[in-house]
Amino acid sequence: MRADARRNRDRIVDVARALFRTKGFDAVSMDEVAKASEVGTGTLYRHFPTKETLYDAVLEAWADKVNAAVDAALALKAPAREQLISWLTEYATMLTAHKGAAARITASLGDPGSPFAAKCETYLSANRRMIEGLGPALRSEVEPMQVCRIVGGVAAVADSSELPADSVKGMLEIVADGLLAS
Amino acid sequence: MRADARRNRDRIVDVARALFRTKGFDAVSMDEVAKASEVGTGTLYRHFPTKETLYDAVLEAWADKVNAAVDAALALKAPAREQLISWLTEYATMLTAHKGAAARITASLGDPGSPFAAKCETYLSANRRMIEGLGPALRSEVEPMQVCRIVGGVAAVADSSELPADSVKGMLEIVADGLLAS
DNA sequence: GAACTATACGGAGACTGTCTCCGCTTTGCA
DNA sequence: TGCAAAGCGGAGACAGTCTCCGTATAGTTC
Repeated sequence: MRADARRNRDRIVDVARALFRTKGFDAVSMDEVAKASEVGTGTLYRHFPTKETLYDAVLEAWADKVNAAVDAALALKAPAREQLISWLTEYATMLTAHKGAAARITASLGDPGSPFAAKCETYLSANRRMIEGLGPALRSEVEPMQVCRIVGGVAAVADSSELPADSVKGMLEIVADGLLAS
Repeated sequence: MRADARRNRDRIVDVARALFRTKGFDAVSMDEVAKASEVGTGTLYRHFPTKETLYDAVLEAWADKVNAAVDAALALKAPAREQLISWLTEYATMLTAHKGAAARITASLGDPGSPFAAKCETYLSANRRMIEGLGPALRSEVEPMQVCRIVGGVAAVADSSELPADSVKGMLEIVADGLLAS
C-alpha cells in the first residue's frame, strides 16, 4: 500500500472511531466520515467498501479486551455465579460501547460472510473458554452460541433503550441463573 | 371520515399487512405500499404519517391474541416451568411473526411517545398477569418489563438470524429457568 | 339536481443516505 | 526525469422517507 493511502486509511479509522463512539453507528453518515477525515467519498469507499467494513476496522482492537475479560472473570476468587455475572456484564458492556453495535454484531453470529465474522469468532471462543472454565457449575448442555445470542439480545435491547447499568445487571442475573446448574 | 378515505385506509392496511408479512418491515418501501394499494404517496402519508404508524395499524389485532396466549398457558395442567415456557415461546413467536418487528417493538418499550406504545402496554400487562398467575414459582423480584426485554431481545436475535424454532426454545428454557425460583 | 365547501387525492420533488464511476493527481521505481 | 500503477475526490446514480400543493370528489344544503 502506498504511503498516502496508508495515512488516509489510518486517519479515516481514527476519525470514524471517534464519531461512532459519540454518535452511534446509525447516526453517522459516510459522507460525514469522509468530510471529517478530509478525503473524498471515493477514497473512503475504496478503503472500506461498505459502512460495516469500516465499522469492523474501527473495532479492530476488541479481541484482546474480550480475552482479558474472560481471564479476569475466571481469576476471580468468587463463586461460579459471581464469575459468570462478572463476565456477562463485561461482555454486555463491550457490546454496547458503540451505540448500534450490539444488534449488528449479534445479528451476524453464524454468518461467515459478515464483515463481523472475525469478531463473532472471538466472542464465541471467549464464551467457550468461559463455559469450560466454569465446568460443572453450568447446566450441561450450554452452547457458546446460545450465550452469545442471549447476551447479545439483552445488550441490543439495553443499547436501543439506553437502559441504566443496574437494569441490565438485573436481566443478566436472570440469564446467569438460567445458565447455572440448578 | 369520508367513505372514499375509509375505503383507501382499509385497503392500505390490508395490502401492507400482506407485504410486511411476506417481505419484512425493512424490505417494504412506502412507495411500494402506495403503488400496491393503488393510491398516491400523499394519500398514504396522510393516513399514516410514518412507516411505523402504518405498521402499528397493521398489528392492530394482536392484543387479543396475546391475552389468549396468557390464558392458554395458565390453563395448562402442567408444572409452572411448562406453563412459563409455553407462554415465552408463544410470546417470542408472536414477536417474530413479521420480520423486523421484534427489535422495533422491544426497542420502544418504555417510550410512551412511540407508535407501538399501546402494543408495549399489552405485552407488559400480559407478562404481569403471567407473573401473578405463576406466583411463588417465580423468583420474587421479577418485573414484567424485564421479561418483555429479555424475551424481546431473544426474539429480535432469532428474527434477525432466522433461527429455527428449537434453537429459540433452548434459549427460552434458559431464560425460564432464570426466572423460576431456585 | 345544482352549487358549494370541507375533505381527500396523487404525484412531483425536496431531502438524506449509500455507493459508483471516471478523469485527474501523486507516488515511487527505473 | 519519466512513467505506469496506485490513489484521489467529488459529481451524480439510485433508493428511501416524507412534504407540498393544485386538482378532484363526497356529501350537504337549498
